[in-house]
Amino acid sequence: MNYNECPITRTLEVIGGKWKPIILHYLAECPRRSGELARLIPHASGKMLTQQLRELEVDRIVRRKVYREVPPRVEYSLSPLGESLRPIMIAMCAWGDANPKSRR
Amino acid sequence: MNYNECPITRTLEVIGGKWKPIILHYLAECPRRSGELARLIPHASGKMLTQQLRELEVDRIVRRKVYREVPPRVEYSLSPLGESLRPIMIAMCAWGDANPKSRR
DNA sequence: CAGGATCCTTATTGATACTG
DNA sequence: CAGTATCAATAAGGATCCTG
Repeated sequence: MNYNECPITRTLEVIGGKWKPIILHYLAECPRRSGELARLIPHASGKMLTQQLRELEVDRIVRRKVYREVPPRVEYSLSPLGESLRPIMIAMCAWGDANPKSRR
Repeated sequence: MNYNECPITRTLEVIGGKWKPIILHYLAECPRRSGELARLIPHASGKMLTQQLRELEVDRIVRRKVYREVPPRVEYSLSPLGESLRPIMIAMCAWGDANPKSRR
């Protein structure tokens, strides 16, 4: 994962993971529980989701809040740094909306 | 590469490749030759670069122009559809500039 | 120079079983 | 429920050789 030195490189280090933009998209809507994200992103295995969430946590993009209850409840949300990624998410969503798959 | 149905998914299909955002970043500056891109993105092997360029070409993001000369010359540039990705590239560059690696 | 084809080595990922 | 650990399958990647 060692790219070169153009500025986009830094951004890709943080949101370049396979599922990270999608996770961030759903967290940008509202805080979400683990199982909730798993249901929203069914193509990613649970292992992948927790792995990507851990990396986002390490990069201070995502905040992880554990409620000490039984059964356990964990809620993920965007940190302020994560919020600063919103313009990117918005631009990506806008392009996806404007250019659906059907285009040939 | 089968994600789910949020709009970002479509965008990721097109620019989600490991080297695609960086390639697009350099093509957004100006048209580039193959060897030029290889020098700009030294961490990607030639095989990877051509592979990613082919996919971008198939998705009509990038235009490939062959000059029938000896030695051969091939120039890549953004198509109009590729140009429409600019806002995403700009947002990603801006974030990378504002949040360099040194941040802890 | 650009890039296709091949072989082979690593990295990612998925499935399963298990813990607090 | 949320998450870890392990192992097997698969995909991505690099090195090399070759062609127009």
